[in-house]
Amino acid sequence: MPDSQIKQATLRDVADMAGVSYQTVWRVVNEHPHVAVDTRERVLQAVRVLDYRPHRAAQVLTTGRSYILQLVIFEYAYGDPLPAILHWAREFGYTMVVTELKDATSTEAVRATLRETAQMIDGLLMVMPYPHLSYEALAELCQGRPFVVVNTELGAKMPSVVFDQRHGTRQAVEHLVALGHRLIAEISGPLDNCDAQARHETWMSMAERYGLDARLSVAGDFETCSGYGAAKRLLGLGQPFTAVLVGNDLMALGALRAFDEAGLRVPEDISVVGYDDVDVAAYLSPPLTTVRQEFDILGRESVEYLVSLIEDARTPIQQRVLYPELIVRQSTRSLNASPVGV
Amino acid sequence: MPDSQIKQATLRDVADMAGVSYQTVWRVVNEHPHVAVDTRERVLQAVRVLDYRPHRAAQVLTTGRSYILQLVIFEYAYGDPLPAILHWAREFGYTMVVTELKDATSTEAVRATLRETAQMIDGLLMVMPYPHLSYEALAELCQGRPFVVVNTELGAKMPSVVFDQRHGTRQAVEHLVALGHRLIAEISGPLDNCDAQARHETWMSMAERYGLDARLSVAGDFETCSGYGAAKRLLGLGQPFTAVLVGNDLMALGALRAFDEAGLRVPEDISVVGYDDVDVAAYLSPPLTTVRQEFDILGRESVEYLVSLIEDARTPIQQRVLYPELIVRQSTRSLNASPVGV
DNA sequence: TGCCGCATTGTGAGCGCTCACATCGCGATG
DNA sequence: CATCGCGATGTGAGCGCTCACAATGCGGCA
Repeated sequence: MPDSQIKQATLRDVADMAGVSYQTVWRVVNEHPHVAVDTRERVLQAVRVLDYRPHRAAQVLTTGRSYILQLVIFEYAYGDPLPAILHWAREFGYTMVVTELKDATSTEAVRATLRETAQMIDGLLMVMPYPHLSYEALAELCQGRPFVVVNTELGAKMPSVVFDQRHGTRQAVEHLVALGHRLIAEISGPLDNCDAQARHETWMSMAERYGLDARLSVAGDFETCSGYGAAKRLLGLGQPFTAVLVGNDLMALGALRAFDEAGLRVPEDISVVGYDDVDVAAYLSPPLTTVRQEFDILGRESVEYLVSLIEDARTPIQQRVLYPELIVRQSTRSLNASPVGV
Repeated sequence: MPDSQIKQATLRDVADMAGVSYQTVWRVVNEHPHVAVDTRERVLQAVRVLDYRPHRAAQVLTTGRSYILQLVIFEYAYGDPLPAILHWAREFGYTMVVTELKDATSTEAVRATLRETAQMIDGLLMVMPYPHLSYEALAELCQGRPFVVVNTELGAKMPSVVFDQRHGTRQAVEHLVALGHRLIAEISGPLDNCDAQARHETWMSMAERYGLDARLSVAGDFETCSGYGAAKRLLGLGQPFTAVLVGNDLMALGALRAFDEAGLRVPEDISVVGYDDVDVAAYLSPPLTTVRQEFDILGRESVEYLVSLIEDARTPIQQRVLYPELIVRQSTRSLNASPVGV
């Protein structure tokens, strides 16, 4: 490892080389008017030769703008929107700092994390499905820096971009009902998670509307293995059911495994609907009927909104709502087998 | 959105409040000796009241140290080591900037990306399974900043942390051979990827050792759907085989689907071995025999090594090699069915 | 009593960039 | 010909922190 950093050229180095003042160089670099054509040429030449580029830290110090955003990811919400967010941040000219936050429930832990990078960043993107912090609390934690919450409660009065979980779940239940299912079970996600909560509540209200048994519900934690365990518990209840609505695809995958072990076929014996449409969903056996969330669009909207909050003070506080879409594959089928269970 | 950032207290604000010079405050904050006990107390009191914290950008400007690392992720290598790297970076007191790089083959694109953050970061972690850049080329691109390459060729003479793909593949093939398989096919990853390449080469040399047919090999691109397609192609070859070695778990999942559609049972008709041991592997039907790579350890070693390169100039250039482990589940079984194919 | 040493505290310069303002020169105008 | 306007360029201060060095004060020792 060459242990000496290569010394970067500064504004003054360029100025010396071009035989002008550093201010003139600054004007050229920042494309300000009132620079003679030949002067500009000489300066640009020097910039090229010295491979000059402005020192970001110095710019931050003087302007207060860093063109760095921070993505704070809370447990469980991992992974999915990240690639899209990285992509779009770059697209909008921002660098992304990514922070994982295990203990999302401790306000002090959040505060400590945000403090570390506080003066370095222009805004925050919080993937925070735990609706335990009010707008005011978040604003205080973010110390007045703009922020956008990704995936929080529908109707939360804060800058946010969300999927309408109700819409997705409604489609899924109606799909099952249209196929003739009336004994529909649910494997929900962790109910302190607002997505899981919204999906669960919608399922309950749909259950009421269609006269389904709303007690046929167990909770997992969104991980594959919890879906496996939840399906086992569901089977152990001794209640008959012909379809299962699962809180996300990973748990659905675990549930498929549990049904397989129990000698139950999907979709012949049980129809299964997932949520998310993760990459592998289409290649499970059987390919999973699920609710697709377009994370790329979520990512783009989130970054775009945050950037406009940063760059234009008139940007209003709003919630941008995206609508998921039911993708019907082969894990659901019209009811023709007898119910399993007792 | 409150549009005025909350003005941060500076060293001077604290100094004024405590009635000392900014230098004294600096000494207290940076825990230097030679400060009278009562002075220190007054200063700390003021620090607390004003919620002072040093301005990172100013520190970067004066010290040249930012305590920010950059993670550069090239296509395909997505996802897996990221959580561990984020976790350990934080653990070591560093903030992580994450950059995705689509076009890894263009040196100019890499250079442009690295330029953006060049003066802001202390070192780079490159998850770069394309061994197209020499140590010298990388050092030049990184402009003398320390870097560690995660997951490159075994034996590459550069600061790096890698899994021994040969070891993993050897275990997998020997497992199949021990079960009696001699007609073993391969679905490899994309061969410009050094992991895929190493696994493929090892498979070929193992094929030679055990007298297997090394032509029974098709390539995918590590994505689920390509595993599905590759398995179809394999079946279309008309050559009998009793086991498949797959380049990663996602493709194995796709292959399982293809076999299912072709009416072939796993493991009764075909044994399948994956690679990676992703979370869902244990819950597929059947649970997948695979080679586990401990990404958490990879992440920790990478960050730890990079940090020591940054903080201790005497740290030698080395390659840290980790060994993957075969996890036997139910997708492989002793040969007792007749070969499929023609 | 004078001087040294050391603990304690303060000063000044500078990192590289930004920005308000000052200066200079030249052609146009009354 | 004095004056104005404005294009082109330069100066100075300051962002907040770091660090080398200077200054102050007090006890101890010859």
